Amino acid sequence: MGAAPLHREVERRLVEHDVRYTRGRRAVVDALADSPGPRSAAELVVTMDDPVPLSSLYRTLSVLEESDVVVPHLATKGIARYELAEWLTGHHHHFICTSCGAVEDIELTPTDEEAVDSLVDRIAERAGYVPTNHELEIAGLCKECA
Amino acid sequence: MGAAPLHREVERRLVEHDVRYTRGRRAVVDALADSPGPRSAAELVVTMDDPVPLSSLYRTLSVLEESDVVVPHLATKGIARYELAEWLTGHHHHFICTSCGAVEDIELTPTDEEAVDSLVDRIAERAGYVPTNHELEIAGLCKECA
DNA sequence: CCTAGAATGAGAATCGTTCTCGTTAACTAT
DNA sequence: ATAGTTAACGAGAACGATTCTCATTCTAGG
Repeated sequence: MGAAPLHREVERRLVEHDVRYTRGRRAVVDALADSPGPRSAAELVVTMDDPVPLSSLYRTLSVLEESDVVVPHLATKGIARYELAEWLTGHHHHFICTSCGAVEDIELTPTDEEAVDSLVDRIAERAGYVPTNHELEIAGLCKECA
Repeated sequence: MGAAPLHREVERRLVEHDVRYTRGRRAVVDALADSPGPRSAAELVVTMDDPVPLSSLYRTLSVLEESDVVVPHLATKGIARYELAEWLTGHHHHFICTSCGAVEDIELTPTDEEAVDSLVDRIAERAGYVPTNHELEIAGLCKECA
């Protein structure tokens, strides 16, 4: 999704929730859109053109989360990382490096994603659940740490 | 696994790592074995017969984690919850109910687990990672909430 | 352009977790 | 069993990520 349509979608969603789509919030959405994976507040600050105070950044992330524009990713102990919600970026999975703590997105091939989907459906049906979402998290060593 | 064999297995593992299986560590393992799900440090304290200081409890959990006797579960923002490791309780995945928030273990059939394993290996190899662990989290509605 | 209410920035406060250090308990060899 | 050595423990301080407070600054609507 390009930047303009992204902002249009996000603005529509925020207006629905009676909050403004301000410059600071746009900047956070841009920073997340540029990230190849979930990013913590501290990580976001360094990637942004003009730095935002952490207190504002946390509040912005909280507002965006309430409107389901971003979702928190909590796999790394002690820090919350955020990414744009799936309805904005599409479905993907995560890889977590057990050595350096980096978190990266993993795109599956359509074939693999189909395999995961059917597996999830089968598993959930057998257990009596109604699945609405799923995520495969792979932990291990990233290229740098291997 | 009963309490006695559990303690025997844990002790063997700890001794391999040159750490002692003391009374306090036994108490934490017992508390986790009695828990129907992952427990945070604060939650563990209240369930234990004689309360352990938090500083000791955190150190104990850290020691147990280093020896792979317990693993952290980080689904709740800002709090780490621990459970006994898979080699003690069996490999499982998690289902999270989006309605009531319940977290339940999911056991896969050997066939399905093999399918997940090979899928994980294939995905990780393509991305250049060395996978050591994985978890499939399925979100949706549990039996009660469906 | 004015105004009311929302958003922001700076810093203090909070909360989970980790660190420090003096004390206590657990193995080892006698 | 006892003493000596060293790991483990307890208490509290310290730390880091996040949240809160409140005075100031934007923003949308009139």
